[in-house]
Amino acid sequence: MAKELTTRAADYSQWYNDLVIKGGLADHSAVRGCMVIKPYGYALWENMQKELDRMFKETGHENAYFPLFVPKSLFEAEEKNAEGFAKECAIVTHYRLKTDPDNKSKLIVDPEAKLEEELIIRPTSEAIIWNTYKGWIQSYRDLPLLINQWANVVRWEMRTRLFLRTAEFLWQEGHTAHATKEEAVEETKKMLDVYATFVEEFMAVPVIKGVKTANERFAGAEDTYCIEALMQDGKALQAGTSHFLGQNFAKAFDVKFSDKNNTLDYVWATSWGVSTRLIGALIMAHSDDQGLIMPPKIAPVQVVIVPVYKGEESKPVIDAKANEIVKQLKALGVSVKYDNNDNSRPGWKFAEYELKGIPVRVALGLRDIENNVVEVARRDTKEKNSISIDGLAPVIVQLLDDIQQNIYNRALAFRNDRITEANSWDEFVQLLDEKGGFISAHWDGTGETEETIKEKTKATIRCIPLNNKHEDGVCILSGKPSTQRVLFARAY
RNA sequence: CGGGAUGUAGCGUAGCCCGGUUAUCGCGCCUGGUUUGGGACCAGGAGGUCGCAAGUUCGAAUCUUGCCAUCCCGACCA
Repeated sequence: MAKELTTRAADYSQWYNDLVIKGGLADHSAVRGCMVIKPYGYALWENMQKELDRMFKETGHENAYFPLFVPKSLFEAEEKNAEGFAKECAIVTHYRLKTDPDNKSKLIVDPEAKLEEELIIRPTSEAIIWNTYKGWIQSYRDLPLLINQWANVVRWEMRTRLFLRTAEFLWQEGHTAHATKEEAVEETKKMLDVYATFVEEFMAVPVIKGVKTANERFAGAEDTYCIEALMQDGKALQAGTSHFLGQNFAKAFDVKFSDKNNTLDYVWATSWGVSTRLIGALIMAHSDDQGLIMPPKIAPVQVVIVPVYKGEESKPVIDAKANEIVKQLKALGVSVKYDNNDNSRPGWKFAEYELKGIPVRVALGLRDIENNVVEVARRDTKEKNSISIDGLAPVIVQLLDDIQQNIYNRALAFRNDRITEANSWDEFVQLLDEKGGFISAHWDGTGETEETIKEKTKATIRCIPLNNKHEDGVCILSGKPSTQRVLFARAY
C-alpha cells in the first residue's frame, strides 16, 4: 500500500524515476522512448506554458502553428542543421496500410503507396518555417517577424529518460526574422533573459546564462546562448537555448527584404526553445526523499485541505468550515483542493500529498474548530503550525510566497556552493569526482582541448558565462594561455 | 545501436534451475460494518492472454528461438 520511494542516496536515477511515476506526472507508453504525460504532470506543463506564453506575448510575439511533416528537400536545405539532426530523424515513407493477404487480421504497409518524397517528422521546425517566411517577407515593413509555436517534436534518441530525454517531447520554438544583425542578437539575448526569469522566478531554479562553445553550438547557428541549471546529484542540465542564426537560414531558403533604400538583403534570424525537459529540472532541483516539491507559482494545486473526522456527526461541521476556507482562498486566487474523500484516512493523504509535492497542507478537525485554528504544514520544510482560522487566507498566500522564496534560496545556495575554481588538472579531476557541480577553469579556447577533456572526464563545457570576468591564466589541460574561465560539468 | 539485467492481477512478489491438479502471498480494488490528528481494522468477494509470437512435448509460467518494452553501463545526442 505504501508507495516506497528509492532514496536519493541509494540510487539517484531510480529516485527520479520513482518520483515521476509514483508522483503521477507521467508513465511509460507502449512506444519505445515515448511517455504519457498524466493529468497531474500535464497540469504542471500547462501552468508553465501559461506563464511563458504570457511573457512571449509581452515581448511582442504571436503564436502560429506549422506542420509536423517536413519534406526531405526542405529539411536538407540548411546543410549544417540537416546534418546535425540526420541521425535522429523519424521518416514517413508510405501513406497507406492494407490487409495482409496471408493473414486477414493483420495490416501491412502497402508497397504501392510509397511517397514520391519522404517526409521528415520535425526534430525542430526551422526548415518548414523558413520556407514559409520566404512568402511572408518582402520589405523591411514586414520586419521584425516574431513568431512562436507550441508543438511536439521527435528525435529518435537511443537512450531515453522520462522528461529529460524522450523520443517525442513537447516544447515551444520561437522563430524570428530581423532587418539587422544587431536587432537579431538583441532578440536572442532578450529571449534568453525571458527564459532565465521564468525558470528562476516561477520554477525557483537558479540558472547561469552563458554562451556555448563551437562544439556545443546548435547546428546551423552562429551563436547559441543557454541557461544552465544544477541538479542535486551535481550534474548540470541545459534548461533552455536561444540561438542567433545569422543569415544562414535566410540564405538557405532565400528570404530577402528590401530596405528603405530599396536594396535587397537577407534577413537575420533567431530561434529559441524550452521543453518538457524543464519538468525534469524542476524535479531534480527541489524534490526530496519523501517526494516531489512543487514551486507554489506553478504548482497544479497550491493548497490541499484534509479533514480529520471524528464520528459521523462531525462531517457536516468540518465540511462547512473547510468549504468556507476554500472560498476564501479561491477569492485570493489560490488553487485549492478539499479532499473529503472518506475512503482514505488522513495519514494516507498526508503521505500522498507530500509525494505529489503540494506546497501547503491544511488539516482540519473538530479539535481545531473548537479552538478556531487549523494545522498548516509546508512541504518544503515539513514544518507544522497551528494557525487561527480568522484571516487564514492571507496568511497562506504569504506562506506560499515564503515557500517559493525558500526553495529558490535553497537551490541557489546549493548551486553556488558547487561552483568551484580549479587551477590544475589534478584538482579539476578530483573536484569532478568528489564534489561535482560546475567547475570554473581556464581553457585554451580550442575544440581539441575541449574534446580531450570530455574523453578523459566526461565533463563538457556547459557555457562561457555572460559578462564573464577576464583574467589571464593557463589552460587546465594544455597549459596554453587563456583569458577567461569557463564552466565545466558532467551533464544530463 | 553494443553489453548486462528484468517482465507472473492496478502495484510489489513466490513458483522457473529439475515441465505435471484449480498459479502463491501481501497491498490495492468491490460489498457490508467499525473507524479517522502520519500510509486503520474485521468479514465476505471479484480480478490472470504468466510481456508477445512461434517451436519442442501427451502436457509449457517453467525448455528453445524470435520479437516488444523497461532499467543499468557504453557509444551517440543542441
